Amino acid sequence: MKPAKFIIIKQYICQKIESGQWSQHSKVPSENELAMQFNVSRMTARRALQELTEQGTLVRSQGAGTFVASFKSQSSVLEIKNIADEVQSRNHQHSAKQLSVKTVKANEEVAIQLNVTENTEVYYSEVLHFETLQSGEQFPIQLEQRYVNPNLVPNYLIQNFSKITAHEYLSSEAPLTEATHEIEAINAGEQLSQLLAINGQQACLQIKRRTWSSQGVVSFAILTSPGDKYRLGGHLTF
Amino acid sequence: MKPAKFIIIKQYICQKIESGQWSQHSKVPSENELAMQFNVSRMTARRALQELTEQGTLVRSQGAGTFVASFKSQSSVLEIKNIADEVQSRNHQHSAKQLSVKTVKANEEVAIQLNVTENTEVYYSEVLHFETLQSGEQFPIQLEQRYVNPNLVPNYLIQNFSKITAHEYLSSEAPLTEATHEIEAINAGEQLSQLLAINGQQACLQIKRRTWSSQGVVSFAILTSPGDKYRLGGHLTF
DNA sequence: ACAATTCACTTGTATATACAAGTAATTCAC
DNA sequence: GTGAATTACTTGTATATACAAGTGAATTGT
Repeated sequence: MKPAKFIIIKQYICQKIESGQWSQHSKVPSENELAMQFNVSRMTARRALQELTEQGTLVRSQGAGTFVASFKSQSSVLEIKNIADEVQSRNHQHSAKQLSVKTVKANEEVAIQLNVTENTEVYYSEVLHFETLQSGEQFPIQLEQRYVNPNLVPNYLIQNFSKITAHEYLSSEAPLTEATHEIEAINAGEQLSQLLAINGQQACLQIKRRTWSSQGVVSFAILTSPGDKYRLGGHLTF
Repeated sequence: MKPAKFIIIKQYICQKIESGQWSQHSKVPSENELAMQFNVSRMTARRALQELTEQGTLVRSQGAGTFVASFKSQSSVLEIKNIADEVQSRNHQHSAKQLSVKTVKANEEVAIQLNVTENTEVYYSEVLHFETLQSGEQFPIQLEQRYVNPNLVPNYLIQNFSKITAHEYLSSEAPLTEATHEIEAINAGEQLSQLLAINGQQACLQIKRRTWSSQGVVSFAILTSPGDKYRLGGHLTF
C-alpha cells in the first residue's frame, strides 16, 4: 500500500536530518520548493512541514522560513500518575489514611501558588498513602499535603480521601487544563520522619504540583516520599 | 485582534466539553455540520477538529465520526534537559570538569543496563558540572557518571567533556530513538559528598537514564545533584 | 554612509472542489 | 426474518487558488 504523499515528504526530510546532511539550524527547502521537487501542491508539502514542526523536528517562522530544530538536549517526558494507579500497576495494594481535612489560612507560599490573597481561607487535606506487598508487609509510601481553591471545588471538605484519592476527585470536579511540577530531594526532618516512619536524615523525593482548570489554579500539592521506597520512572520513544 | 476562524471553533468545542454539555465518548458534530454552523469551509472546520485530536481532546475514526476522548486521569509530562542548556536558560554560566574518561569492565548492573555481557569492556566518563552565578559564585551542581556502548560510539574516549557535554556529543553520534528515566532521592554518602562539596547526609536527586539509538542501548547515565541546589521542573498544558 | 522604501520571497489562513476510503442506516430480495 | 446491496453519511488526502502577514535582501533617496 503506497504511503500518502505528505508522509513521503516527511520521511525524506527526516532521513536528510538523521543522515547528517542537514544539520541543526540549517534552512529547509520552502513549501514551494518541496512542492515542485515532489510534484505536489503547496498545501501537501505544507502539511508535511507542519507535522514535523508539531513533533519538534523543525522550527518555522512566518516570512523567514523553516529550519531544522536544534538537536536539543536529549529530552524526554515523564508521566506522573495517580499514586493509587502506580501502586496497582506493580500488583501491590494501595491504601490511604486521611490525617486531616480542614480549612486553613493561606500563608505566603500557598497564597502565591494558589493565586489567592494571603490569609485567605483555603481547603487543606493531608493523606498518608501506603503500599502493601503481596507478603502482607505494609509501609507508608507518600505523604500528600494539598491546598485547594474553595471557590472551584466547594465540596472538597466533605470527601473521604481514604476511599478515593484527592487526585481522582479533583479530576472529576475540575477538568485539568494545565499542570506544573517541581521535583527535588530533601532531608526528611523531624515531622516527616514521624509520619513516614523513617530516619530524620533520610533523603526524600518531594514533588510540588500545581494544577489548573479553565477557571484558574485548582490545587497546590506537596507529595513527599522516602527516597529508598519511591522513584519516578518514565519511558519515551521518539 | 480577531482570532482565526479555526481557533474559534476549537474554543467552542473545548467549552462544550469543559462545561459538561458534551461528555466523554459523545459524538461531536461532523466537519460538514461545523462548517455550516460557523459558515466556514469544511477544511477550516477540519483543521480545528484535527488539532484537537492531536492534543488528545478528541478521537476520530474515518467513516464513523469524531468523539470526545475519554477523560483520563491527571497525568503530565516533565522535560529533562541538557544540563548546560538548563543553566544557561536561567542566565547563569555552565562549566564542566572532566574527572575521568576510560575503559572499564561492566559490572552486573551496568551490563544489564547497557545490554552487554558482564565484564565486557565499556566506555566510562565522569564529569562534574558547575553553575556560576552572575555574582561570580560557583558551585558543583551535578555529577555525571556515564557508561557508553563502545560499539555504537567508537570515538567516545577521545572527546573532551569539559568543552562539550556528553549529552550533546551522543546526540550527534547516535541519534536518540528511546529513553528511560528513573528519578529518586538518595543520601550523598562519603564519595559523593566530597565531589559535590556537601554534607554526607545531604539529600541528593539522582536520575538514572538509559538512551537508545536504532542500533541498541547507547548509554547508561547516573546524574546526581545536591537536593538543595537542583530541582526538576515541568509545565504542561492540555 | 545610512535610513527608508521596495521587492521577492517566505509562512499563515482560508475557500472551493474532487475523489478515496470507511461506517452505519436503509432498502430490497428471498 | 435475514442477508446482501445500496445509500448517505463520515473522515482522509489532495489540488488550485487567493489574500494576509512577516522577513530579509536589494534598491533608492538623502
